[in-house]
Amino acid sequence: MKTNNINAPKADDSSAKDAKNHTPGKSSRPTLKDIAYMTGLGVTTVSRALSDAPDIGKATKARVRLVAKQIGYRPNRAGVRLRTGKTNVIAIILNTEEEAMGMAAPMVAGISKVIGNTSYHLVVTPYDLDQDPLDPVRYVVETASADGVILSRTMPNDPRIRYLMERNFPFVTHGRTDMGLDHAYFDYDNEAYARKAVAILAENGRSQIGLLGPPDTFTYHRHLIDGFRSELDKRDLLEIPIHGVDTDSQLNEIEVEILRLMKSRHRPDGIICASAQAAISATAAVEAAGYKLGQDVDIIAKESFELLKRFRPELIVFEENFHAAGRILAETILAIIKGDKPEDHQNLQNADY
Amino acid sequence: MKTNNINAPKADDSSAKDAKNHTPGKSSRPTLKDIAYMTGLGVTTVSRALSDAPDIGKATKARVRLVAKQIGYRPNRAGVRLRTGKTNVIAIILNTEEEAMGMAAPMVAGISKVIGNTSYHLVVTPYDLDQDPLDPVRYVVETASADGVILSRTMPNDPRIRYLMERNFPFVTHGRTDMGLDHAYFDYDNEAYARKAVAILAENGRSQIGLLGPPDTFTYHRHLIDGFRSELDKRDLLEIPIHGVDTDSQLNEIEVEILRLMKSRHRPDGIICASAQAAISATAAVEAAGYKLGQDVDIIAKESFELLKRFRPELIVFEENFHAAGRILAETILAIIKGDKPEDHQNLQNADY
DNA sequence: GCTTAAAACTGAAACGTTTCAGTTAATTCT
DNA sequence: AGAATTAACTGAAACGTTTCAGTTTTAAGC
Repeated sequence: MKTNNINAPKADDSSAKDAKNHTPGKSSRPTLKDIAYMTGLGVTTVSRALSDAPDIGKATKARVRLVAKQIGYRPNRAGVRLRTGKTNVIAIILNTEEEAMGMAAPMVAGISKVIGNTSYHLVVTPYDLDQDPLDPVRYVVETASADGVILSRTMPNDPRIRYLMERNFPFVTHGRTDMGLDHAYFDYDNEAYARKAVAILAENGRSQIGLLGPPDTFTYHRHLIDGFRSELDKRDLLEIPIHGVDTDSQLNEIEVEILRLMKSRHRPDGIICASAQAAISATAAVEAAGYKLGQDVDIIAKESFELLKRFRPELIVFEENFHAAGRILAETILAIIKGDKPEDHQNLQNADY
Repeated sequence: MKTNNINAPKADDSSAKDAKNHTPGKSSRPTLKDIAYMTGLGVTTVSRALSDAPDIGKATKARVRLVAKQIGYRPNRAGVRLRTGKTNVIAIILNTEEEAMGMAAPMVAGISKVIGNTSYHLVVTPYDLDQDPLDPVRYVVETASADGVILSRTMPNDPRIRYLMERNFPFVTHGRTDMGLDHAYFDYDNEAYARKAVAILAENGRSQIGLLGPPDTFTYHRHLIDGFRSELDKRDLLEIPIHGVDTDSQLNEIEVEILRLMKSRHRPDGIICASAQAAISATAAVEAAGYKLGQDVDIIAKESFELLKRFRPELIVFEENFHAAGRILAETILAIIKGDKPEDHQNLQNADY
């Protein structure tokens, strides 16, 4: 039944142009060829009409668009991608260890929200902690599997950023770098967070303060330290160093370390945490040591959901809105892909109490 | 400089077959044509060699594979997809507000872990709560943008499942349906969870028990209720109905409702929660009403992450491992795509205390 | 009335892959 | 030795799109 036109279209006297060589009844989804057949136009014209090219008549455009809508035409992504190289994909590169996923979830939600209204798809490109973080980036670039990339866990001297900039591949980072290179980023103002946190603790009469930050490989580790120390110095308060654990540590490791600290001679009376999970562990440790939150010790943290306040009303909590971060990251990467200058997309979210 | 061979290859006396019409110095990534050129073979042969077809010589296969590896050949996904229709994509359809609510995060991590070692990509297809949940499914199917789909928030009579089965499009659900249709799923045994939870409460001497479950649109709402009621009946305990809020409610709504309940004449002395967030709100409410957890009231919950025990050691918590769920869902969808029978992939994770 | 220009449209080629339908060369059978 | 079989390889077409380089038609210029 299927009229396969394998025969040479050379010596065929097919009746007029509108017949062409088209098999109308195809059951699969509509293509440009179908629209061309139905409108009696050439497939070039249809393509150009749909992309609103200037050399197609107004009436024709309208007609083509009507037919396209009627039959539910959707451009074939593979066709477009093969021809143009444009993937209509943005890749988010995620560390998939569970510890790190806490903040990724609302971020992905935010990103999705934005690109849901575009022609873009979001693909999650995972990597393990024991893998070179450059691997997934290389993969995306080498296989050209996305038009743009979103990165997190940014480091002061980040080979991924250098790699991407050298090949000028569109990207945004969640977090800044310190390489003297201008790129698009979105970051939470951790320096301000640390400063404000110290100030609040000081106002509460605290004077021996510990900072439970991220691994020192990340840029915002420095930001936190800087804000922390400068405010500490300004107020002549004492830093109680917290060693060996960070926000990437297992929760019970954190608990053990803070417990040890609380039992030592120089226990802190204030702890600033860089993540909600860390704050929970810290709280557990403080209480395990027999101290009372809000009385003997204050703990400050930031989080994306309103959980901590329910956890312990005595906690002092800032909001770091990852959903908003995701939205901005998405808007940014779209803009960069469209050709915007990266230096026009450097955003800092201020740290609000 | 670029030797564009636009000229007809007709009247060209190019030296021997191995020359063909190939521009070797291309800067972009290697294709089959490049390998063909380098090995002196035809592109058909190279293609078949790489896919280990039976009609290619052993030696040739080895040679082709060597060259391919050397030059870092990666098949062009768009080419494959256009030709074969295979996308090498699996789509996960996520409600983006639920996403923000946490269970999706470890699940995505689990899925990623599995498909990270395959040629598949994971694309996140979002939808809003006010949208028809069928929309994103239709989108994926109509645009053939994935080879398989992972669904959650499964309903007893789920139009999405009917839609997918009618078109026999590969899919797995997180959660079961009740339509008399056999499809692949992974589910947590919520019925057992509820039963065991009641049993534990009974052993603790509790006798008036509330269940804070998911919206009644979801299948597992019934599972929970069934397990809950049957065990309640068996032990002749009293159900305290919890109305108007569920695990999808805003946390403070839950808090308000539980608070109201705790202040009423028939307050529960045991509460079973279907999610960690709900348990946190419930706890906050119980305490706000002036009761002591583990003394006046027991709260039971399940979670993926070990937070609740730190939140309140008095909480009774089951583990529902979403990371494992993600891994199994991924393995399942891959198997289904490969052609496995759906009825061989129906998994129930048992509810462990 | 002739040339020019502009407007509207179009065929063919190309992107990288797989598959159909062969072709060539080597081997086996009789 | 010739026919038949098998093993190994291959050109061309096709998937759906965009773009290059025209072509045709109509209008304008003088």
